[in-house]
Amino acid sequence: MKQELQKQYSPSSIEDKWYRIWEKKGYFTPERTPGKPTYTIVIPPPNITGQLHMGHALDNTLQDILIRYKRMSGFSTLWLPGTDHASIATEAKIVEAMRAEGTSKEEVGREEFLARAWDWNDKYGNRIVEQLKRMGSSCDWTRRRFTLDEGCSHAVKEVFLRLYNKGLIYRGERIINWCPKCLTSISDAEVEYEDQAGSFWHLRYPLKDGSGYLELATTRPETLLGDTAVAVHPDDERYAHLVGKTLILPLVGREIPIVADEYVEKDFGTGVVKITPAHDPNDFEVGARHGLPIINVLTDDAHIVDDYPAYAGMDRYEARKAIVRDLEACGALVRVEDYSHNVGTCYRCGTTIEPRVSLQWFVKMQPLAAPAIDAVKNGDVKFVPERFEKNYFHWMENIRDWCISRQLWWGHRIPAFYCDDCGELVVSSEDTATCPKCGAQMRQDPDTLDTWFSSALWPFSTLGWPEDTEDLRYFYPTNTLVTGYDLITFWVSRMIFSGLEYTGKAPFDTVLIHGLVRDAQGRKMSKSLGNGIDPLEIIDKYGADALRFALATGNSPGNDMRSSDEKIENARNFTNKIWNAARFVLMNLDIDTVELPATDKLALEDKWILSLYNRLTEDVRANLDRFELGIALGKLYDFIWDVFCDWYIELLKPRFADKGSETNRCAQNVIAYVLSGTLKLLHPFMPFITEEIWQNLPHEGESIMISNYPCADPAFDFPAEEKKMERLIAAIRAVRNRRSEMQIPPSKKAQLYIVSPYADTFDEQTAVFFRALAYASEVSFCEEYTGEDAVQIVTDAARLYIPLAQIIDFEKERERLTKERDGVLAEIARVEGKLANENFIAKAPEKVVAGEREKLQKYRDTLAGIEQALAKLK
RNA sequence: GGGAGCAUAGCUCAGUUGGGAGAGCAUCUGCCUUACAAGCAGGGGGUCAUAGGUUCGAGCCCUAUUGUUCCCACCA
Repeated sequence: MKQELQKQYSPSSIEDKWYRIWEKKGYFTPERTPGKPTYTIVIPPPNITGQLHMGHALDNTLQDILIRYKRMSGFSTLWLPGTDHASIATEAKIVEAMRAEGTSKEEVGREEFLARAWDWNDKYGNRIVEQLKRMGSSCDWTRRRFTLDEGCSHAVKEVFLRLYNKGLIYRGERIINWCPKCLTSISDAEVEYEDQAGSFWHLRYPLKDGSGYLELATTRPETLLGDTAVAVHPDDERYAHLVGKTLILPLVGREIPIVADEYVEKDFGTGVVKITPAHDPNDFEVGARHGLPIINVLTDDAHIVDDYPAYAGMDRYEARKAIVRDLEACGALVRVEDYSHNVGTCYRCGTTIEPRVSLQWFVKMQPLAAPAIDAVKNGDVKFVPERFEKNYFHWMENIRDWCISRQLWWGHRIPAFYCDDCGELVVSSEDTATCPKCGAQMRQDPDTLDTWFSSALWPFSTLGWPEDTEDLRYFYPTNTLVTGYDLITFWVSRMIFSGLEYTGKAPFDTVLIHGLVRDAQGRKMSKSLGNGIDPLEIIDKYGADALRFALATGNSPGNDMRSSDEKIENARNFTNKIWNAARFVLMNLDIDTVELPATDKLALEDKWILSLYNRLTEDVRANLDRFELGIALGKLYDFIWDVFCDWYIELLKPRFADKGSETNRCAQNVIAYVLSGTLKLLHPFMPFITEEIWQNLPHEGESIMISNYPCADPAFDFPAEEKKMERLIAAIRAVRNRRSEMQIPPSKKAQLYIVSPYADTFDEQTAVFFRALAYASEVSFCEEYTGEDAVQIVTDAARLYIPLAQIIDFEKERERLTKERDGVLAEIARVEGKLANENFIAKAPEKVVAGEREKLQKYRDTLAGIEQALAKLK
């Protein structure tokens, strides 16, 4: 069982091994044990085009911590993985690849294109999965799903049908966001706005009756071709007399009316707006209110249509130049000013979107949003941190109908069929349809659904919905949904209303939100900046545990974090620290099983470490239950490094030197017990190293990942021993501190005399600590120190003397002690002031008051010690 | 225009229910002390952005201000 460990931790040699064993043993796959509590997370499915980046790494680290914690806490635990077909992103990549080959999707046709897309999925869909495995993610791969697989497709059709039959899905001609490069509609959420420098062209349109001109300004002169009116505010006295009159549209010669509409801001520009219903969402609304014609002047790829021969075939920017030139020539251009405005761009390709009137499918959102708002308001779904509920409410309360049709091929094809003969429309889950009216073969809608339409069903489509499967009954609703704040509107909100509408239940009870991982300068990681840190490189170099530690430590929900080399190196150093602590323990272990000795056999330091370990257990569990993963990990770090390594191991060294003794056996059992328990506490955060060490320690069971997560045990509460160790540690520190200040080299051991009223703390038993940790050659206890001149060290519990008369500078000593005394006096004054305050005594909790009294006593004891030390100097 | 976050040591950030300001890195001093130099022991360094308020008590709660980042809206 026991083997010699290497001096430096080498993750690469063990990570793959353990992951294979865990997966082979089936630890990731839960049993559906009736009556057992369940805990379920569905993974945010990564895109099949994706490569693991730091965002995935963070997201999956947090999920794996929760999953492993719950699994070890007795839950039937399912982490359900899968991938997303990511219609627009994947299609864009394939189109790009085809262009490089000199072909196009139109050329090869739909069938061939889809074959290529599936090939793509076969080739790259696994890549991200393999990368998630390298992180240690304990997903149940036997349940792996894909948003475009048979089951998910079935769910999508079912939902479409239900919503259509309920009248919540409709087809209509609306103005939508159009990407002229991807050649598809996109939803409002998929538009990103950015500030762009542009111009503001002031134009004048002549009145038909020749009585003058109306001046207006525009940022998009090329849309003039589609103007069907000019609008002013109804209360604007400047133009009141003109409302109802007719203008002649320059260059085009079309007669257009002047209308009055509240949408116009009187104080902006000239207070006159040209109205282009086909190419601006607001103008579209105005047009609808006034019954204006809609004139489309742009093609799919944003070129001017043939109706305007002077500009036909020009793209929108060429046309802009040409039209401005022509306007100037005919005197319609008044002036041009520089103007910076927000422009909508496609979130996938960055192309400026073109608002466009077109026939699309929509989901009516209002009826779906209302219950989804309630679910969060009444606490069925909680956001962590809570403030993100505001984002959610704001989005949901102002929601607009969701454009779900996409002019793409890679995705769920819209299950609607048209009869070209009689115009009949049928929505059906079958693959073909014949017209119920005239019996003709119907044509399926060529469009596919927004990729988020299937993602919205992910928490239940993956469990078998709409069938009433055992998995669905057992694991649904799921528990925690872990994702970044950037996905609240895209995904989280849609899952909530979908779950409520189709399953009658909220799909999860908690949404744990995390921030973005930024680079060391706080910039977003992006391909174009080239500042991305590749998590796989970090795993290769430092190990998955180090990466996970770096991401989880100091991470607080909802806040962005930075990733830097220092952070990762620190994480690596921590893994090495654990490794070496374990190495030390193993070197000193000759027991085969661990059994804690009876309480009365335990040494002071054993009770102390057990007491602190016990509190750690309680704290870590509490923090994990509250999703304070960073805090939990911080406590583990502090315990392992500062308590376990720096003190407990050091305190045990004398006992380990005493081979074969009873106290040695006792020490072995306690340290093995505490180390083993601490590894369990740490396992969800750092699964590989904890497994490797745990397997080398005496242990029961096959794997740490299926062992029980430690619980606090009231039997291990030893407050008296904690106090004693605190006094000893304070004294040891004080000696070290003094010696360091006086530049006494560690090699110069010295006699140490201790005067203390705490005879049960400073005694022959604990003298060894001063020899091992405070450079004492010999330790003597006395009622009062009466020897030669000595270095004097004062704590609240003891006075310690190091007789090194030859190196003492009495003047300096006096100065130091006086300074110390002043400091203590100030503290005493402060605490006395507090305790003299009747309000404080009356209103502060007893515990706090008692704490202050205790402090005061300690300060007074310290003061007394310092006074005596000063007296000795005279 | 609306909303939110952040502002704490030189740098990057934690700080749980309000109860004596913390970590890592950097820096300085001394140590290769038999697990670890990827380490050990010690030191220096902070008016917790500013101004008010609530409270016996505020880094934490409230109000305002400044700076900064983000989200939403889109005034052509």
